[in-house]
Amino acid sequence: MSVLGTNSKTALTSRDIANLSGVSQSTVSRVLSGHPNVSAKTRKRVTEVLRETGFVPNASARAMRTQRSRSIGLVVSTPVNLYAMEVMREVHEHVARHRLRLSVWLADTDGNAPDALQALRERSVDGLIYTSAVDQMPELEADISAGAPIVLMGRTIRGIPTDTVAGANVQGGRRVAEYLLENGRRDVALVGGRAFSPGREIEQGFRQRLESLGSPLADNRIIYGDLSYGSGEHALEQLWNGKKKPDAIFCVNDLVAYGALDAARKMKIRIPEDLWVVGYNNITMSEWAAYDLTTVQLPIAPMAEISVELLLRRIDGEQTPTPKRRRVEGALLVRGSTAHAPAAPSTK
Amino acid sequence: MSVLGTNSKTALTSRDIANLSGVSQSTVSRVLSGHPNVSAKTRKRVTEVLRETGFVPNASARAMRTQRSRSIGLVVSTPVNLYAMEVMREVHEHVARHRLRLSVWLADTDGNAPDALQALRERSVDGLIYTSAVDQMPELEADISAGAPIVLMGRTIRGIPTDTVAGANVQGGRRVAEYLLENGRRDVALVGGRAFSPGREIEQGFRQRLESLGSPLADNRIIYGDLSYGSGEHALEQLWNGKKKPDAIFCVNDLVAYGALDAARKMKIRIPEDLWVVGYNNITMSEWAAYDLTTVQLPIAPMAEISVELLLRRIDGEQTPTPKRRRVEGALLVRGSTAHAPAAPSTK
DNA sequence: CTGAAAGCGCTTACAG
DNA sequence: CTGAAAGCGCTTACAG
Repeated sequence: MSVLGTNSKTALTSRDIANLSGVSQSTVSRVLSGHPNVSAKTRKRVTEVLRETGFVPNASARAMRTQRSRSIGLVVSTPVNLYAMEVMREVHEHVARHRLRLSVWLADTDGNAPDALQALRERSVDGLIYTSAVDQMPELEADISAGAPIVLMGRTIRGIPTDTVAGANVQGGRRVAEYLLENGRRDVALVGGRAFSPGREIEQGFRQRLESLGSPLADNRIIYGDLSYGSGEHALEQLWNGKKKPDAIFCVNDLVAYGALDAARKMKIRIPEDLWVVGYNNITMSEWAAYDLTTVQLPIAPMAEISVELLLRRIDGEQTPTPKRRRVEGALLVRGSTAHAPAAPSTK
Repeated sequence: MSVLGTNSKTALTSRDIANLSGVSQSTVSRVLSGHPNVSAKTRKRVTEVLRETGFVPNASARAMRTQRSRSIGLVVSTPVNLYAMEVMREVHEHVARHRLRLSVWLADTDGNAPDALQALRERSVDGLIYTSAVDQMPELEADISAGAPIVLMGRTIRGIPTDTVAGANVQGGRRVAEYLLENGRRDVALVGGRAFSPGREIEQGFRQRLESLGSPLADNRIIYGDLSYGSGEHALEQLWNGKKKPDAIFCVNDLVAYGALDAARKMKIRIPEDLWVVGYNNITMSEWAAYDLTTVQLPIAPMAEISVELLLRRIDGEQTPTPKRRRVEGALLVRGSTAHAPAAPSTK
């Protein structure tokens, strides 16, 4: 079964198969690739030898000839990030469907992953999906401008001409503003982050809609952080230290909301009686009873699918005058962190 | 800066650099690899051209010549798995330290990842770290027996001669048994899983120690599941439906414990007053106030480091008569899910 | 110290 | 339908 031999030293080549089958190496290659110009009889004989030996062609040799590694890279951000895990799962699925391999780089805290760009340059991967880009990444921008096959997923960079697949975040922020005001919230706060594009977009939609509904967000009702769990804890403590407490907090991602909810738990703030909390992304844990978080769904599966499709087209050399920018909408899911009784109980 | 040219069509080769520098292609190669046989003057001239052009050598060509892809593969299991994310982070770090790339495969629910083995056979990766192996994986076992460079991390397979790096699970199970009995628990239950080796080992240590302390585990005090969040919920409900309730539940991983804790939350069972819950692994979330879970630490960082080291040695052809089997110990961390007051409050 | 040359293992025109 | 040959872009003896 295994082709690795007793010692990894004995790897077969297509020439060995040729000798064993009594045909030329070219013919073996044709059989392997399913090329039509092979007689049924020859094909059968070679196929038999292939099966017996368990031969597997060498990927580097193929890559060198074809100029394709059949591998793509994914850059995800680093900390305990359940969002990243779900992104990986979905991207992996679509990549595997195209019979490609997936290499992964964990970006540093600034969202940077120079090794991934290096791998692209040395042709170890055919393209990259970036899920952690921030503004001001000169290296990345230079490669993109030079036509490198890179897709941004869930992130945008101002003024950079790449294909982008992201959530409809402005709209998501708007939707939350409407929901909170329509349900009687009078003093809402935002826990955001300016370093990442989704954070900025959500904030924009949220602010605009609050304003248009006549309840503009006061300056002391916005707290910016690094979008970590700890930043959510910290934001809640800070808001609760003021003399007037907000009656709702909107966190621009679920992880931050968990931090806020856990801080509330420690401070004996009752959810949702004393305070409503809303998140963004709807990662799996948000459904769990510990958080039971009202949140805006970020449809990762379709985003992953579209990202892979766009990337493959770029790799195949499709030239588009203007980069494609797709936005994927998600619904607001109401759960126990805002409704007085859970509106969407876990029915698992 | 970018070497990708305007159109990805213009990738330079070392021959181009040779022409631009007025030396042979061999010399360019020597400069790139830092070979000593290059005069200072020549080296300087070539280095300058290299810098100006931003040349990056082609990885496939190098791999073909050197028979090394400089890439290793990691197989992790699929569902919402924070453990997997932490494993990835640590392995990625050590892999990057050795200037290697990391390819990732998400295994199916049975822990299988045929694509990873295929990548190894076609030499796309130099070796694999498996974190999701179960017994009965004929393909994997065949390749291992044939000498393929594969390390099992956090898993063992009976009778298979590979390097293995795992937690000291029998000991961990023992430790929990002692802790519970020494702290007055009289009726403890185990939520386990037989499909995975850590589950079996933890169970073994736990049972043995309970027995040696005079409180053997009754048959109706063991519930087996698939080690998912849902299996924890389900186990708790089942245990609580009996006429006599246990006063402590030991879950063989943290994710299962979260399920149990959330089921308890819904059923208004007070933790720890009515029930103690203990987990295993100590993933990041276990420290969060929502769960505040007493658990046995699984030291992923050292496990990842050792796994990478062992794998690289195997790849470098080190022949060991007997496979190396390392066990890494972790401490029991007492938190609020068992102590009446948290013994180790989050001091963040 | 330097260059010409072989060769890693494939794919793919080209000739028959 | 089949084979001999070129060539992908490197590394590394080998000869000088």
